[in-house]
Amino acid sequence: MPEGPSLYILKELVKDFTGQQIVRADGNVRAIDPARLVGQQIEAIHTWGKHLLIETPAMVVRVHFLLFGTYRIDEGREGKTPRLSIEAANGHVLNLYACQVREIDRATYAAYDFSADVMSDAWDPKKARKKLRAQPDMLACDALLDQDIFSGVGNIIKNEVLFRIRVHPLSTVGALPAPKLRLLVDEARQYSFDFLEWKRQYVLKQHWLAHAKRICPRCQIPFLKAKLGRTNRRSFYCERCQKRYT
DNA sequence: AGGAGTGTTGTGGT
DNA sequence: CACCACAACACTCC
Repeated sequence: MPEGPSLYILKELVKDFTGQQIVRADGNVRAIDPARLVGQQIEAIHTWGKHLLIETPAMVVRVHFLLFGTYRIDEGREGKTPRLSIEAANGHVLNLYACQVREIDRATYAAYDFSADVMSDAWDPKKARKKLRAQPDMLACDALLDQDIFSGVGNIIKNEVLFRIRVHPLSTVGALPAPKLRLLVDEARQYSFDFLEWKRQYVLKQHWLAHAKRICPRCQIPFLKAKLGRTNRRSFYCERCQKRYT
């Protein structure tokens, strides 16, 4: 579930909840009292990267699906209790499972910077490049996973982007030639929208060129697989095709 | 059956 | 204080 494009799909699916009154809210959530949502009107539902934000007059709820979170709309999962279940006055039901639910304060809500969200209309590649230039020692594999720079990018997108632009995950951001840095930023968004379309068609996995792959599709030599960087996440990469800039 | 993984946060040590 | 390593959380699939 977790990467940005999946949240984008969810945002579309919950459009009908906006403006609705919440007539029931419950679940096994501990961090908030769902009863506080009952009677509230849903003023807006936004996504920011991997966050789902539900705004009501009384509280703003932030949902993060982490690694295992799922959702169902207008149905439940057999034998599973939702973390949070919300029923709207129009009869639609949003069930959220195995996710992290938090209340955020108004100031935090107001401070969300949508120009950092690769899926957002407000996405600002220039700002992203500026943030990258400010951290020249950062590794390319860590940079793509930095949610303050590329909100919504996850490990799959990371691996696919680096393969597409032929950059080794251990390259430092500061060593990338300007056109490569630009490409990194542009492909982070472009691949995210490709991901979105493939996800919609249920053909995402078959389009992976690097992630979880064993052989480089360009030169046929084995991929290297290693947990790299500060983030220590799986990287799949080709030592021949992907240049290491240092 | 055990382990790994589309993710993040908190804690405790150096 | 900065940086780290690691645990915790929670679920499905191989």
